[in-house]
Amino acid sequence: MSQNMTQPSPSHQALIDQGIINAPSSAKGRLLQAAANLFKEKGYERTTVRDLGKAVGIQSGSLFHHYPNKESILRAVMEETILLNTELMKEALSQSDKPEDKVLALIQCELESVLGETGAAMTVLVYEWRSLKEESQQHILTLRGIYEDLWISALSEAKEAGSVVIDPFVLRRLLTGALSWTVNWYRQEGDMTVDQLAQMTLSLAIKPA
Amino acid sequence: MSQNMTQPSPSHQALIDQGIINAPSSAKGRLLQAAANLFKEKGYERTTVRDLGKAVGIQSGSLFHHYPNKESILRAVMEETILLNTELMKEALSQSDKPEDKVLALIQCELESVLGETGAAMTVLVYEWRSLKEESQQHILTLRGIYEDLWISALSEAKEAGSVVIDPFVLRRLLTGALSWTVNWYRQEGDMTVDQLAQMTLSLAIKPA
DNA sequence: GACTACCAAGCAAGCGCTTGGTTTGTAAAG
DNA sequence: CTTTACAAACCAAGCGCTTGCTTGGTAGTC
Repeated sequence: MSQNMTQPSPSHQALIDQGIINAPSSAKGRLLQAAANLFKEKGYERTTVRDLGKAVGIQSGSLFHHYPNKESILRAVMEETILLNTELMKEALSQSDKPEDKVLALIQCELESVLGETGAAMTVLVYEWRSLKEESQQHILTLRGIYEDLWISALSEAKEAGSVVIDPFVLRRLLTGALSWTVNWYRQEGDMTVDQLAQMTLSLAIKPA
Repeated sequence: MSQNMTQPSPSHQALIDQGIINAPSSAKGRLLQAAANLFKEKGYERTTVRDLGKAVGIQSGSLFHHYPNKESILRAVMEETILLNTELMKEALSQSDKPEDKVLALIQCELESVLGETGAAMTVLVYEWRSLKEESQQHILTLRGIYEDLWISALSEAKEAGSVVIDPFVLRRLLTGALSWTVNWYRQEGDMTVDQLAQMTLSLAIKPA
């Protein structure tokens, strides 16, 4: 398939250096990327360990040298993508000042996560959590909590500034659905850029002061 | 379990009388209801025919007296719920006049579909279509097209009236995500009614004229 | 010479679905 | 009112296949 030529962002590289997530070029990294794509396209349950093995060019049994079972592969996909995107969001937030700018930055960031390179993993994170066993669900939920807190504080600031009228928690949840759903219809090839889509979404979320 | 005491709406009864959908009290109807619940909770793939049999109190093999295979059960769940909800939306639309009222009616209707009695089936319709084979996907897509047309015309009217600012197609897709996602967080027991949630969503979609 | 990464083969369990036969509901025939 | 006929609804058993995962062994590397 096509090789990824883009450089990882500073935040991304930092997480790799700390050993928190696997480099995309490593054996584990390529497995997780392939797994994310398969899980997104076919769903976790319909993806067999033989599919996973074929995608990275090894026997299905060899997968269990890297991960103890299939579920832990799903868990790793989810864990890495939520950790990475939390960092990316922090980075984006640090470059914004006004509440409305912060909200736009978050919308842009989440859209890029969902529609860009990490899109497959993000989609899996959103739609396949039922396939995790209880313990793993709790673990992912904790990590997601940190991510969601960033959203809630930005939206709360915007509400205090008067540009958001409804409850920030409700707004965030409506936005979660709206943004994650884009994966089912938005196409890069079309004549609407991701930034334009982010602007449109912002126009729904906030009213000009 | 608890018995459903509410009367089906006129539109619902009409579809039953025409033989288009199964009565909830019939054998097939109870199977489809149980299937919708299981498919929603565990996902289609994780639900076995033995689960389905147990849920309606028959042997798994006996299911195939009613449906030729497992996939056709999923297809029937989807087909019935999209047909029913299209009728319910038409009914709701006929009682509205102004464009903004129509949009509110559609939002209320879809929220009630997703969060009410047909909620399980609606969730399955939205999240499990990958599990249908190509042919069935096309069939459901056609039925969904009729449903979506109702939305697009209402939003287009609202745009011409000046209360919607972004492209109706984009708005509809953002709303699709936002509304269907409610199933993952909204709880009837909370202190926000479905109507209140509908009003909040409306306040995002349209700006007061 | 120990360690990592892998292969080749296959096992036990669970899957969707089939089969042959039994019960149950219904309605005409006696 | 009973008997007979028949189809629809269901059961008990299990077949053939796929699944996630295990096992015992091998090639390459430091």
